[in-house]
Amino acid sequence: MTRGRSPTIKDVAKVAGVSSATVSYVLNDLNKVTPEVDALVRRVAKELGYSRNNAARALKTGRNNIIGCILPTLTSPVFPEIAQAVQLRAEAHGYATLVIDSGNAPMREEKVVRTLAKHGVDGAVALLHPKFKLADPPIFPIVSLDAKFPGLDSVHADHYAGGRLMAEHAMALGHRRIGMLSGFQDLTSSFERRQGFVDAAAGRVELVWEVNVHLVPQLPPAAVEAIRRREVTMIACVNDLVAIAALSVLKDSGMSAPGDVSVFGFDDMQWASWPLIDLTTIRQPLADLGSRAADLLISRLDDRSRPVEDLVLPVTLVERGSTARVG
Amino acid sequence: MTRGRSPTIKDVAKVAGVSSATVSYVLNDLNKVTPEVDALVRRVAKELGYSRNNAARALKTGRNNIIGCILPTLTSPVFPEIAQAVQLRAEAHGYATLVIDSGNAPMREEKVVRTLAKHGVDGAVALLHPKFKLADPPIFPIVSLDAKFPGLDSVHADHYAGGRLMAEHAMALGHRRIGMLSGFQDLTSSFERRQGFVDAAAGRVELVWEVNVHLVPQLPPAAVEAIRRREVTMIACVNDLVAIAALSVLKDSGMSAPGDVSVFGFDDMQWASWPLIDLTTIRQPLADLGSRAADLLISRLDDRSRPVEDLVLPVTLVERGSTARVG
DNA sequence: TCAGGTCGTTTAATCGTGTAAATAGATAAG
DNA sequence: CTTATCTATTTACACGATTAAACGACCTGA
Repeated sequence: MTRGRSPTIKDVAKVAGVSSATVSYVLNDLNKVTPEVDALVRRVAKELGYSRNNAARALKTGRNNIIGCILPTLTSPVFPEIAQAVQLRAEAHGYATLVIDSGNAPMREEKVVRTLAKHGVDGAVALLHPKFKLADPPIFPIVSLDAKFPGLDSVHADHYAGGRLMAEHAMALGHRRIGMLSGFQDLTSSFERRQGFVDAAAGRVELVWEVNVHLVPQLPPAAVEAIRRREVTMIACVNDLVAIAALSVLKDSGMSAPGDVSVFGFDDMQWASWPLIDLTTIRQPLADLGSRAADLLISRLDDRSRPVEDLVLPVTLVERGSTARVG
Repeated sequence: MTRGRSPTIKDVAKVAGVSSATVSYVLNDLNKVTPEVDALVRRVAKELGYSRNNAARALKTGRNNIIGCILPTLTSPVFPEIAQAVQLRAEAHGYATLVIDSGNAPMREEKVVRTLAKHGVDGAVALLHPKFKLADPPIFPIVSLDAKFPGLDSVHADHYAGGRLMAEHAMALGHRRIGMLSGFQDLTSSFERRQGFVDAAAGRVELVWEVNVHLVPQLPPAAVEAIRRREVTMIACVNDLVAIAALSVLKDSGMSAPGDVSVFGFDDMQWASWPLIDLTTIRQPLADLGSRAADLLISRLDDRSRPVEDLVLPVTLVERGSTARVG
């Protein structure tokens, strides 16, 4: 009985004494057969160790039960958390997940989409650069992560509210002179975080200096100089990675947080809570982000005509040791 | 001409005025056709935007051009670097990569393998717990990462040499009283690292205390107490994550590295070089590990009868600010 | 008793490729 | 000029599943 091949639907049919169509109906839960036959087929299938050939099914139905997950990079503390959640939820729906990093370049994003298409994904969850040009017609449905995207479903944290929250907490701690390490404003989330902060702080806080930085743990010289001028009581950072870079500069310069200056992050990535870092930050629910995006994508796959949906998740303040009251 | 469907091999054949077999031969580079026909077919295929249906090919050939990459978790600084390399190399060979985390539990590993099989991967690169039970016959070829595994191809760093290197450098710096945070010895790499260290240090260094810890950035009470006893001049750690945990404990206890005690890591994960952490460590070539494993897997897919291969990659010392000369 | 309806099952076509075997066309050999 | 030998191309089937349509058995009501 143990042939080289793994058993097919026909093998199951033969052993169970029914037609292959019947087996297919049973295994797809179409409720078209009598309970006895149903039970028989399932028993035989299990006995033979049958497992459906996904390629054949994909060929016939046009659906591969694979989704893609496009992220700027995996070597960052933030994105793997999202990827993990996407994968988990997709698996629960019977989908496998192809995680790909786009290397942070908008041009590569389009190539990555084609790569995914070549491998036959049914759709994808993607953190896209706003300059990304959507193919027309779209090759497959995409759910945009982290920012609204015209024409796409999206899931993202409430960056604007997060920015406001930062400003409000800073003021509650008595800070009036603040320096800002903001991300480049072409990235939607960076823009909104800054906007929220500026709006809430308007007239009540002096933004002494501001430097646009890349979202990596190294700061450009302009930022280093600004920090060393010691003109502010708090540095508000566009995200945790940048905040860590700021902490590093402080240490190198013989200053410390929160003694000499408070440092405020954004994201609450996993390592923000390490005692060595211990960063006050705005938490965005990374895992939720991923699983909601997966849900959205899969419901889109089931109904392509549903109107575009935009899901905004709330952020919260996480107070740790890098900030202190001033005054 | 723009129908809803994407063009098939038959569409190409019709437009080019040849049979579908000819198109197939051309597109698979089988060198069976005249140069003119070859050129014609390629041109038409490009014009129509033809792209091969992977499901159909997989159905016919039994190969899906997908490999799996099984890692204990993605939310760690070490593993994503490996995953990225595997993916990159696999893509170069025309394979997509399904990255899956096994959640650190040997039982889940077997389930994950079945999941991958269900989705039709041709093989996988996997960091396996030694207790992992290989299915017999194996469902698909696996390359073992980080440790030799009976019956499997493998790629791993020279953990033993790394352990020796640690001991030698420690002695060169004058350390004679050392505490050790070793991993649990059922994990091959942890075992070998410790063994290398112990062998090289034998008779010349006093191992004042040793605590087995999990490979996470939190230490058990026994380890915390040991550190606080201040009996040693150096703490040798099984990996960087544990070293960071040790640094945290030092900070909480009002001590610092390397002033009060030196701290030595292993891995050289990305963040070990952050100024806030600045960890002396043994570097294993994570990206190489991934790409060599991918190469090995793919060559195995092409020749199942090749003898099992075991690839050992060299490690190097990276000296940073967490260690100092003593004496 | 028989037409019509219901329900469970089977028959058979199909998805897009790959590839062994058949075929035709050209070339070489006798 | 015929026959054998290649070679470029086509024909035709298989891969394993899904699913519309055909079928047959059973039931119901006039």
